[in-house]
Amino acid sequence: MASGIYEVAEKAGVSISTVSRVLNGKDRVHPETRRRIRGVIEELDYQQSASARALATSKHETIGFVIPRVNDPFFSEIVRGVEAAASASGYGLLISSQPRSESRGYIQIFKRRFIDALIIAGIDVTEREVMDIAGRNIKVVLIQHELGENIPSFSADNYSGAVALAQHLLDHGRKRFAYIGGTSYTRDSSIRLQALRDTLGKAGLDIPENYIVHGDYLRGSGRIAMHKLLKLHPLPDAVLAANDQMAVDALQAVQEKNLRVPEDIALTGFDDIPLAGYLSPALTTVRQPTFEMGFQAARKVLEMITEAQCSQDTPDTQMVLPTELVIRQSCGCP
Amino acid sequence: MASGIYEVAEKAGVSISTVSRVLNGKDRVHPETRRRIRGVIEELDYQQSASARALATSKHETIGFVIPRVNDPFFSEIVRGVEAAASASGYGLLISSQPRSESRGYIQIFKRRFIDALIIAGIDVTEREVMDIAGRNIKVVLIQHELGENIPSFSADNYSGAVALAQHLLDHGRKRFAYIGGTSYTRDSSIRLQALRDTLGKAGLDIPENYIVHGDYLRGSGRIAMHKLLKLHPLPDAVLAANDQMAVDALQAVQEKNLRVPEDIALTGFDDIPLAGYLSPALTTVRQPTFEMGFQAARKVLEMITEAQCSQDTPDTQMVLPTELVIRQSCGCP
DNA sequence: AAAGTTTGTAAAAGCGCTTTTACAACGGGG
DNA sequence: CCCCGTTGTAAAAGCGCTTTTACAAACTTT
Repeated sequence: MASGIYEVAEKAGVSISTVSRVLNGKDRVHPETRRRIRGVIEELDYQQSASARALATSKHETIGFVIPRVNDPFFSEIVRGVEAAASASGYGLLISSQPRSESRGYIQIFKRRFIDALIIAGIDVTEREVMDIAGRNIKVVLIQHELGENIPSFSADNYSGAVALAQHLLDHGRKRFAYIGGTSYTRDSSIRLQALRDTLGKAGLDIPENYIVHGDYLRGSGRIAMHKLLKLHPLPDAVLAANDQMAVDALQAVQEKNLRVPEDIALTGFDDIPLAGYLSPALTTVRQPTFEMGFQAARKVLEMITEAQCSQDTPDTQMVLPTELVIRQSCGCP
Repeated sequence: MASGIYEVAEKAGVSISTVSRVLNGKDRVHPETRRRIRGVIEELDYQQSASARALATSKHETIGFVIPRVNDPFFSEIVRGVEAAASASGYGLLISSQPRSESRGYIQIFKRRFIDALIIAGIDVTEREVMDIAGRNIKVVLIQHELGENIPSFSADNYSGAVALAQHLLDHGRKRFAYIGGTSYTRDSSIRLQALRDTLGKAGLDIPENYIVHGDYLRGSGRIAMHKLLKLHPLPDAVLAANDQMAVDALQAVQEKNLRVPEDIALTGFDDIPLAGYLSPALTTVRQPTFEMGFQAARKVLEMITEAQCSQDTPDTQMVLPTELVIRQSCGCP
């Protein structure tokens, strides 16, 4: 059933090298012969063996991609971007979705897989780990994480986004801020908190330690975090959550206590996942260019792969894509 | 940097076949030699070449997966299931997310990629196409689509789910039903409509042609569909949407016209995506075992791969997993 | 102690391609 | 009409592994 290059060659009455040449679009083959071979390939429905080809050329036309959760609306949009860019170039996408804690092992596994490049999103890898992979001639690009200058990365401008959010809330006259962070060790969450602090500081305000609580970015954790905040006296009048999912849960927690958003407490998220716009009140948040990050990161690795072949050095990139304040109702706007 | 099996063999003072034997956990190698080789492998941080191995064994330890949209909450949950099962067995996952119209070409591409099996979800492939792939010794399993008995598939029990939904709405005393379908040619949507018709029929009711409109399952299409329904006289008092996303949009459309759900119009979805529970009113819908379908489908292909090696025939499976009516407020329940 | 059995390892033949090298056949300029 | 540059194709050498075969060494068995 599955025919190889030998059958094609035989049926066309040429040697396998000629078949190989037409497969790879090389010249030095008679147009007539080329046509004949094409016909035989069609007829036999011959498909090249990807592994044999990869072994011979050491090109795999596949990029690896590691993320914490495929089914998270934030990450799945990044996946879409990566997928779009990859498949547009005829590249395959090998995905591993592993909780941050286990992702190290999987990055390890990727080292031996069929990939030319690896995109790592939302995982705090170390420079050493990246170098280890890059040393195996696998191009690496990071999403939503930054390392040394020689490692390309694509991130959203978390700091500015959080500043815009905080400022907007200040403009609404809010004074007592609280923050629901992600897992405390994640960089994103810390940056956003720092932005909040800086902005409040400029307005002569402060955010007390006990007004900072931590969830884990996942469904359900925002509710628990908000319950803690609701026990505080005085109650905060503005709560910023480190992502939309936690904000959504926090909203439910507030409403269960018969408090009103935004009248009693303004509440904001981060990411602008689809859900944010459907809530009542609709969630004011910061849009992250998720698709863009994925798309551009994939374009970048693709570029690195092809440029490596011409052995030119790619100028390394550390892109910070703009975020955008998305004003809806949960901040107090009409 | 990247060392091969030859370096390992040389450094350990053995032949490459011995190294190969310890790599593959075969016996016939002295425990002491084994330990020494293990040490050298560690020391050199040697990683097998996946393509060389795949070429030699014609096993790739990778499964391909085709879906219409990775970022769709419904499908991304299936992805998670597939990923979980695959990575638990050390298998990689090669994903292609293509609109249904283009997925054919990508299935074609998969034929030559590094895969042992292919899972196709939410795409109406033909038996011929499946056989074509299977003929290349790639195991195929379908999700949310059924074909002949010899092709394993995992689907949700759409019919029963839709019946339960319709019956529940009848129990609420609703009489004038409308249906917002998916793209008219998709099987799921037709099955659900048929279930609705059958159930109404038993109650002596009917659903007129003009109370059936079609969206495309995607964001935004439910709004347009609902606007059409809202021009009808008399207005329907129960609208079933073929998926949650369209129901969500429909809800907005209704509320924009200052009508109330569920008082004026009961509205239901299908799938039970996370968003459904967060709306107000929260959406009554039918839960589909998405993670389960993905997980079980992946388990099945994995099983097929290993059983093929023992050349036992796998009893073919056409699993229909149960769906579950999820009653919230949009149907009229308190 | 001779013959058979097991055990540890090496050598060699692929796996299905790409790519380099070699070499005919052909055509045009001197 | 001979030489040389093209052009089309074949032959052969890998790519980095696995696996089969062969064989020496060590250990049983009688």
